[in-house]
Amino acid sequence: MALSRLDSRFAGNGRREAPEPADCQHEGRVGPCHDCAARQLSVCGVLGDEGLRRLDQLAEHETFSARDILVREGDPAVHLFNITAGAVRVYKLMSDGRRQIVGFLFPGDFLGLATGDRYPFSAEAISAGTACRFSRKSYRKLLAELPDLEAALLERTSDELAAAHNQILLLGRKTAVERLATFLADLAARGRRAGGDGKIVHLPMTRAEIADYLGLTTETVSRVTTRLKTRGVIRLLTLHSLRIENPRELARLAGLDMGGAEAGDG
Amino acid sequence: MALSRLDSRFAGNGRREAPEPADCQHEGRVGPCHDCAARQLSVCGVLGDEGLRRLDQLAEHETFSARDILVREGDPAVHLFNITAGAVRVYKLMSDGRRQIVGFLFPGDFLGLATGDRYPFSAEAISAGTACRFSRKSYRKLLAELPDLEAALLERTSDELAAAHNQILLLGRKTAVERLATFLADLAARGRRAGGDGKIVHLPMTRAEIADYLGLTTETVSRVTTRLKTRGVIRLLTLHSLRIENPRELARLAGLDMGGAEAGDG
DNA sequence: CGAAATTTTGAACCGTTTCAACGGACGTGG
DNA sequence: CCACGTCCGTTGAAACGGTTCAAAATTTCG
Repeated sequence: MALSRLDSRFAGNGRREAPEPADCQHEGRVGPCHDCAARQLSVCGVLGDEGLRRLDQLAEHETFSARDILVREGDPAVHLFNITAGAVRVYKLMSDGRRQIVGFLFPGDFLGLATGDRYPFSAEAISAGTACRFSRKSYRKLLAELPDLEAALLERTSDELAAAHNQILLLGRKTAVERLATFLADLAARGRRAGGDGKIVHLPMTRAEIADYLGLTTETVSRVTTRLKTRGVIRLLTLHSLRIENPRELARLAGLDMGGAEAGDG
Repeated sequence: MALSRLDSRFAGNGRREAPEPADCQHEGRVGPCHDCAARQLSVCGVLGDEGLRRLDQLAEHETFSARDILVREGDPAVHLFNITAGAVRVYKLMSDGRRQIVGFLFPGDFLGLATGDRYPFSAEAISAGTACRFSRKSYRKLLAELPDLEAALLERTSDELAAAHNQILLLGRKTAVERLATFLADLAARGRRAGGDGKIVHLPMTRAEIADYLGLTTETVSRVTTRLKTRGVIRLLTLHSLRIENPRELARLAGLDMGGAEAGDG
């Protein structure tokens, strides 16, 4: 019911307004596949020229359009993706249509990296974009020859696991305001890591998608957004981008543990 | 507030009624550390005698008592544990005392395997038990020499990630009945994997701990348990063990996706 | 055995959901 | 260029599931 465009699989069928991937300028190595393999793995350092070349050979550069389905829950996990442009949502469905989005992917993120024989989730493009696609099989074979790469992936998977635990805390114990505040603070931090100022947050997803990520309803997301706006914590620039006016208050509302002592605001 | 016995750190101070770990009988190799290193990793096959011996040298066998704290959130992640007996809860706290249990550990489970520089959660023993403790540093060094072992750990971490995603679905979208049913079904499946019949489920944790795992309150867990009992789905043997009388109904209540068609009950 | 902790049950309360209606943005076609 | 339909977002009112508060029953443990 909920899945639209089930037929438009992620093949070579994406040909619309796909943004071009940012080039990787590390140490003179430039190009889309160096970009996805090296820079985004944060392993430019550990991979030699030989390793990079091998990775390039395995990669297929693909474009996708909004609503293209990249992987479907239960399908054999044959591919591994590195998103280089656009946004993707990763989700699970219950038989009666209830949906839980387990994560959003942005440039630099992996899809299908740590998984068993079959994908345990589905992934659908939110916007048009690009990705490097690898065969998991050959990728694993390459991994066996590049232990440093494997260690980097283990670390990356650890980060994913920690993020999942944070989401479990959010869904299990936080209020609606805390959830949205956490979400916005996380997006801001991400934007900062990607080189932004951490004040302007872009929201490529719909309110319904935010709701399905935060375990809420569209209406509650809308109401809470309004409340944050009224309190002067955020300011909506458009429906899909906002500015954080009061980062400290946002962090406070997010219930950031702050370790114990510092940042006592009152 | 919520942390009791913060002082009783996990050193050599556990000396009470610790059950002895089950021996590993794989291919004639017997002993506590073979047990934790090899059998529980499910890598008896991939590790040669040499690898097993090396692992043994790294392991310290430890006992713990109920309420001993094994790791604390924010502490440097210097150790890695393999639980060989007893039960452990892994949890995160918010500054105001709200607690979210992110998982329960039973014999065979790892603690601190996939983590960064610092533990992103705390872990406290629910009951007395034993564990193999490794230094993460030397463990990682050994991993570098045993690529098969590293691959096995990556797979294990993938399973953990998939379990976390299931918990996210549970917390984000399931009702109280579905949550408890899912929890019991999971414990039953786990018991089956450990050699049990999958009908008798042991609950070493309190109702409050179940509640903090399922994102509910103690009262709700109690009420829902009563409802399942009244409906004849389960039968309480003691407060901490029960028998699943109607596994099909339990699975239905758990909202098991069942892929799409079969098991249509009505 | 007695005190403390845990579990169960009841009743009132509340945050979020549900249901419903409205408004705005966008794309299509006249 | 505007009319129209659709999708998305916002807002309001009522309903509900789970929480909170309170107290009794049961279990655990010193």
